[in-house]
Amino acid sequence: MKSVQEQLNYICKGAAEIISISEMQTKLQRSVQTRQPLTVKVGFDPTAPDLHLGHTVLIRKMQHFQDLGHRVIFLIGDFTGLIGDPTGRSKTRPPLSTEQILQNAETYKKQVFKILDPEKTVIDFNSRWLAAMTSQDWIKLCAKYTVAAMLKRDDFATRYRTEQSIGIHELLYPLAQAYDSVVLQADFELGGTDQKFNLLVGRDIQREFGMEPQVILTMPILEGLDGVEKMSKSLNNYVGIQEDPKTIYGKIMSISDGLMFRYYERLTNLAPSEIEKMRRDVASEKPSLHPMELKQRLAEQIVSDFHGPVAARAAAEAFGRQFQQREVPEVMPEFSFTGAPLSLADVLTRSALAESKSQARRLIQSGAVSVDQSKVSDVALKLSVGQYVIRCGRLKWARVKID
RNA sequence: GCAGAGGUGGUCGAGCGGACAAUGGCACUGGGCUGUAAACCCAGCGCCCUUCGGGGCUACGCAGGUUCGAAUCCUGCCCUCUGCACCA
Repeated sequence: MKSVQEQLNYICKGAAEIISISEMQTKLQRSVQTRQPLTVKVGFDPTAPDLHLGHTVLIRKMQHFQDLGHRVIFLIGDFTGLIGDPTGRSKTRPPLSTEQILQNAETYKKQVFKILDPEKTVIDFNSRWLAAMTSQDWIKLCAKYTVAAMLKRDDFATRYRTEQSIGIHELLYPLAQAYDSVVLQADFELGGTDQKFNLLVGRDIQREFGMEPQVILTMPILEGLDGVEKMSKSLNNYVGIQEDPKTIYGKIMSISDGLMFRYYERLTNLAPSEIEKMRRDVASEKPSLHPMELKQRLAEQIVSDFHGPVAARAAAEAFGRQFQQREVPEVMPEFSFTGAPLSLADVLTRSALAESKSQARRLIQSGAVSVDQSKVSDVALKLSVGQYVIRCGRLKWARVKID
């Protein structure tokens, strides 16, 4: 087991905030002395088993704790999931069946174990104890917290101020999550900075139950591809770790330079000083590296994390051919239609390159469509019998055969 | 429960009897410039049809009504918020 100081350094790396450092030291010291591992709890939403890069920031930190020999619990919030989206944006979710939950858990495992050690990871579900609670239990739990304290949470405060609705059930979310920490006797709880409030409630409630409060560690939230919102599937600004190598590579290549550095910070193991050096270099009068090259490295590294170096190399090369040398991609959807001559607009719609015929027309008019590498401007163009390679926008291609 | 404010397109937010498929911002999509970067410029942005002139359909919380004509006026309902009341 590593020394307390070594552990501290490793744990702090990349963290946004830790509350509190001194309590953490106490816990680590005790752990080293008694040779007992600490319990580290991290909760995950059961309805989104599609992990993306944003989740990996946190999962990497879990990995650090595993490396140090602590006990990491991957907690699936299958019960809290019923309460609704903690950001308050979306409606209450329909309850998941046991089957679905188990299925989601399997999907989670498959993805999480690309990073975490399956041998060292405990997977648990909070319905195990939350579903068993009686009304009385809930009332007792609720009695341990106050509305005023609850309204300190930023999104509640904002919604209250801007006259948005706040369902009472939503107030139960932080309480339930906090109670998880009581049941699991968590020494640590990890989460994104957006979870800070909920994690803090965990401390308060543990104290109420006469326990030593957990130390909370927040990790920075990863911005989505737009560089503004947090990465999330519903905002469609994410990079899923299960996506194919070419897609991941391409998505990373489309981010802005500023975002690229932040991704370096949060998604690679490079030391902060090295990243700072790159940043200065790019900003200097005569950069030794083109920012695009740095981005290519980043993209390849990230693909490699989830698909291995061979696939990453291949993705990089395919990208170079398709976008930098403007070659036609080897693989694209193929369609076969009858009834020649067909209007180009029809073909675009039927091959799913455009959503409607009107949209197809608009795309043609705006110069987005090319047939066999030459741009088409005639909205009424008809295609006779033959084979064509059709491109619509930068990304969509189709090989179409017309009889 | 009483009183008041409000519910408009992906979002914010104008409009308050015809000229409204609905100003504007943002987001988004295409094009140009590039490094599939940013910034910037141009265009599009409900659905369908079009000989590209235009034509049709569906939309402003829901349901009715008044009117030649309603997002706009009236009635009822639903929802949100604020103040008061209630606070076991």
